[in-house]
Amino acid sequence: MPTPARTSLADVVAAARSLIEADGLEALTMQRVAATVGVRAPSLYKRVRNRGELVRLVMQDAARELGDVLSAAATTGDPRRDLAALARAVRAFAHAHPGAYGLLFAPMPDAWRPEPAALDAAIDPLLRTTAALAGPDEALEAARTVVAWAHGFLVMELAGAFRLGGDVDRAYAYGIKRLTEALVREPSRK
Amino acid sequence: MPTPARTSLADVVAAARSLIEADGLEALTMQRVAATVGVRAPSLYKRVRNRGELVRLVMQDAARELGDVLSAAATTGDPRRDLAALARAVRAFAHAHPGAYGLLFAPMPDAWRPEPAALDAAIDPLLRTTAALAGPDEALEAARTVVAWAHGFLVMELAGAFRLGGDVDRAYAYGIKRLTEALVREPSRK
DNA sequence: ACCTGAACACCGTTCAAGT
DNA sequence: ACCTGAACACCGTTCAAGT
Repeated sequence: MPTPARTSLADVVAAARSLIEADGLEALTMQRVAATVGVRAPSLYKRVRNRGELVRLVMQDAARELGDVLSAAATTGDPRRDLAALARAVRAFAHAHPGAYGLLFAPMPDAWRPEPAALDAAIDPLLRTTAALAGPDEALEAARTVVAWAHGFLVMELAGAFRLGGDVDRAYAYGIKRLTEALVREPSRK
Repeated sequence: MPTPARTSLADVVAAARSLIEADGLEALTMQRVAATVGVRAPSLYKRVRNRGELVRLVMQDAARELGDVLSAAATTGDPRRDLAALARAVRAFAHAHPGAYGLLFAPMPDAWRPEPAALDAAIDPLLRTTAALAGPDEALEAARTVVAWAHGFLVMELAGAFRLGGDVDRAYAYGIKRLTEALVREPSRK
């Protein structure tokens, strides 16, 4: 006689994400997730193969949400303004969801990496903006340069690496400005 | 009656680091470290307060080693050449010790962050080079821009984020070149 | 002074048994 | 079809007892 489901995959992922956000990745335990959704730990294995898959699902959830944010941020059609808007949007996302953001390119056991497509989709608006800025031939390299800078900056900021003096906001704005200048395809360059 | 020490803090840290390098942070367990150095797990607490402190010691060990590598890399006195050499040196270090490198700015429970001084020392050669490149007023912002770019690039590379096509070496060289151009203080800028 | 086994609370995961 | 308690192997950590 079937018993009705007492939770759902979406509930489980949301519970896992809130645990990560509150206390970091090591706080995401099967037992705590189970308690949060009102079930015992073994039942989670009806929704998820193992803890690793659950971490990956949280990662993908965050990547999808970041993609939505970025798509909504690049709207002016002016690549310089769009690039600055994208950079500010990803930083706002990282500040709002530091736990989830810190997962995005975290060192992971090879087994449970996210589908590459998940992150690629999130980054797509940035790829289009840098293509407009640097030209199609260098679009990929330019996008990787910008993504690497922004991600490195945010990882370091979240890790507290900038605690010693200086104005972090100013350093971020400086990076945006200089990178934008650097990527613009000059009409004539020796 | 005192018994002679059967291991040492240096041994313990080295064992921990080799476990991380081989199988990632979650493979660093007190029991495995103990087995590696030929002792039982409770004995480790004579050398180290807890697992967190051991992780921090591995991090600091890696930071010190990276500092040595960077100090040896910036030698020409030409800031453009030195910056390129520093960027190549940090990438070589990350490839040689991906586990240790991945720890450097990893999201950590606030309790056991490294002493800020440890990482600052490692980055000092880069700060001096960017100061020469961008001028003293913007040295800090310039250094943060370069460190953020390099670190973000390497984190993403190690996480396998660049698996889909493109020439990763070329993207790194592109980043070095464009960042160098971007940071140079133009004699006259509107 | 260092090392150990035993103990405790907690993990992830499997599985037979319940409904 | 989903949920559960019991079980297993593993964790980090403490502590009294050994030398």
